[in-house]
Amino acid sequence: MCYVLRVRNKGLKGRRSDCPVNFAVEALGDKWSLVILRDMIFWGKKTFGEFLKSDEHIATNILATRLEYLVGEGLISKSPDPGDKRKDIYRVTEKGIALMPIFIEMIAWSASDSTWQSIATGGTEAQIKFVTQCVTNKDKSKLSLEVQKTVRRGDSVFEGVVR
Amino acid sequence: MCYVLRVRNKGLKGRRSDCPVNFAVEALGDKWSLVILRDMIFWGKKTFGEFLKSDEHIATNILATRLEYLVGEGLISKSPDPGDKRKDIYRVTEKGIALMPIFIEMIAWSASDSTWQSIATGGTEAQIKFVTQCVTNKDKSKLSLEVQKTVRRGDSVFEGVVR
DNA sequence: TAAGTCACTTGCAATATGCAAGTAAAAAAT
DNA sequence: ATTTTTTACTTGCATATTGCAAGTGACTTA
Repeated sequence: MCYVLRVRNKGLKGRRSDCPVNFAVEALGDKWSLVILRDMIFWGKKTFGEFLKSDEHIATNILATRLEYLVGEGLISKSPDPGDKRKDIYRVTEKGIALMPIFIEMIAWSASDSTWQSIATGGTEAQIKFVTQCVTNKDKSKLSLEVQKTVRRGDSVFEGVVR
Repeated sequence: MCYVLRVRNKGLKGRRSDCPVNFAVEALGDKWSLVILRDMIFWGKKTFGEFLKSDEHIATNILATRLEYLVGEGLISKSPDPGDKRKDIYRVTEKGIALMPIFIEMIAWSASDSTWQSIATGGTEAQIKFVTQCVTNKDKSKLSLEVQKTVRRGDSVFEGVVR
């Protein structure tokens, strides 16, 4: 970060501005953070190896740095797997769980887009039902609260992890 | 894009997957697109020069490529200024206006975050009121619809552009 | 007609992302 | 007990994106 920026950023803790939109963009505006959190919230993924298996094919070095970043941001936590000393268990924190309304609105926006509709291949019944709820539900806060409860008790929206 | 990816992406139009979360991440997951759209929706900015004046200090070349990208994605439109042949007028399209619920939830998430609270400097009364509504309003769809109506008639949430 | 304004472009440096191959520790198989 | 496999990474290098600073040409204003 250059000198001018450091001076300008006094009190902003390295941020470009104090705008709440910009704050979210700086925290989440990369190509992987939300995809990893999606895997945790919707697919119950918890370990490095499970994250590697997503459709988007993240590289191992990128995954390592992104997980470290998300832990640092307080969006997820990392703890050793008691049953297997090679593994670590990553869990979504309350700060991460609080992203649920954003996920729901992102899903609603994509699902309403004709380009997405043209590439979407249907998915499971549960997936279709959830996406439909994101688009059509009047009270989305209710849907959000349901999912947050699910995640808090250690479950995920679509349960089982794809192997 | 490598060979393997091109083969894997058959039918996905260059996307990494057909997941709606990933679709939104690929479309909006960079450091500038949402900031530019924010300037249009909230501050009524319409020209290249106005976008340059944001707190986040975007570089001219980045702004040029991002505007071109957003036009290509159909999120904004570009048309010549009838009164000044040097200028172009950028306007938010319906696809861009449809992002409003995402903006509201991002604002709500940031405003609820202790780190953001520690860097936030208050802002105008209108700003504080809007952020409060994002956080506390039960029916956020109503707030969203209001803002969308405002943008559609060519106005913006906080009206005047900062000069 | 000269001096600004405006929306860019260009060149180059820094950072982020991506691929492929490796490594050490632990677990599982033999 | 030893080998093989699994797991979570790291390392080296290539490419892509972002960022700064200095132009440039079309147009407007004084």
